[in-house]
Amino acid sequence: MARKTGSHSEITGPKVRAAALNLFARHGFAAVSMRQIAREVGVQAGALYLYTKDKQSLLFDLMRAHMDELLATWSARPQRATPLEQLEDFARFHIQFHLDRPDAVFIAYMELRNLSDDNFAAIEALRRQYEQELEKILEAGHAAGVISVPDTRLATMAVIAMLTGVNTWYREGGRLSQEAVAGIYWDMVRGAVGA
Amino acid sequence: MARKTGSHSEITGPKVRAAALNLFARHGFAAVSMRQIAREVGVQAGALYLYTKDKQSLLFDLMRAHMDELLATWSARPQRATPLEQLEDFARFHIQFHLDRPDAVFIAYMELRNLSDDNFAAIEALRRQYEQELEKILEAGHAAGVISVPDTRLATMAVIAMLTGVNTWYREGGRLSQEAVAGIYWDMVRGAVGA
DNA sequence: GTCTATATGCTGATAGAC
DNA sequence: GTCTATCAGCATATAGAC
Repeated sequence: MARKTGSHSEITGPKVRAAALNLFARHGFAAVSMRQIAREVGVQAGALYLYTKDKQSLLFDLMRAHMDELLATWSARPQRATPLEQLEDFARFHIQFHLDRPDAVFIAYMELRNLSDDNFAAIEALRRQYEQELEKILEAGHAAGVISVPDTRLATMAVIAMLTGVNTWYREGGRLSQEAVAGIYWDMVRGAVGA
Repeated sequence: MARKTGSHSEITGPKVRAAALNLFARHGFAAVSMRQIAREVGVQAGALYLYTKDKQSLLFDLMRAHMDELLATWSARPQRATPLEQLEDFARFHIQFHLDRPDAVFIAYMELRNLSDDNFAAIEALRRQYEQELEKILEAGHAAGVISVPDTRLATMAVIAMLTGVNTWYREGGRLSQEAVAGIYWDMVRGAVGA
């Protein structure tokens, strides 16, 4: 039987992270107080410290969880055979994954400067790892002669920036579905890398 | 003769804006205190209010000045004849202008949520105006049959995101000059819009 | 034009009662 | 597990001396 009061660590913990994610995305890490988070969760400020060491850890945990999920979800996908198929999969996956998590994406990009040095290095390493998933595909495509880019590193950064940019303007219920947007962007990616 | 002490409004005002620009870019608007800005300038915190109404106005003035300069500089350039030439000019201009002002660009993208509602609307209108400069070019190219995009609005957003992304990785003194980077990105833009 | 002094309120984090 | 009470410090902004 679930208790009505008393032990709530299994439910309050996730609620704290969800509230922090939402508030950090809306107002920015530095502008959000622990009291605001507590109010959103429905507990007193002091109670938050049962679920997080401090405010910095709260931010870091959110960002690491996001990057871990990004890498794990990509790696778990079935991999198609040719570099061009893999590039298409990457483009569609990137757009869908990022549109599904606008708050986490926003935080992952905007709050890097609010991480401590150690935490920043850890997140940057994960981001690097993700970029290299795309760079590997572009290099394979280049070696196979099916794409044509003067610089795979620059092409990697250009493609990721272009795809992530969808998050800045896409709104649910607009004139285009996620799939339609992904299709159009895949066309533009293919053109950009000369495929 | 210039006075050594006393009236400094012509020099202190710009120094306040320069210090705020630098600190906001490094730490974020919400994380920077008026005392920090004052320390950087070399005055007491109270003296800042001779040069700005409040902290919000300081942020807004920086962002509006940046957007005004962006639009004015683009408009002042000699305009070439064909849509493809104009698109190349836009790509090269965008990269150069943004790489020359990393702090202002960073603030213009990251601190939108810290603007009051009215100030946000004003900055968004200027941003819209700049996007439409590119959209006009893409529409002209589409009408002339020299580019091929399924959706000019999406292509506009994709190209701008791709070009602005250079600011996230470019470092002075790296392996590529600004001109080399601009050349490579122009190739990718051309490919993305099917030119 | 710049200073000191101050108002009013919020900050992150901890201690200890229940 | 959550609460109240509290610490020590910093926030923005203003008033008034010089």
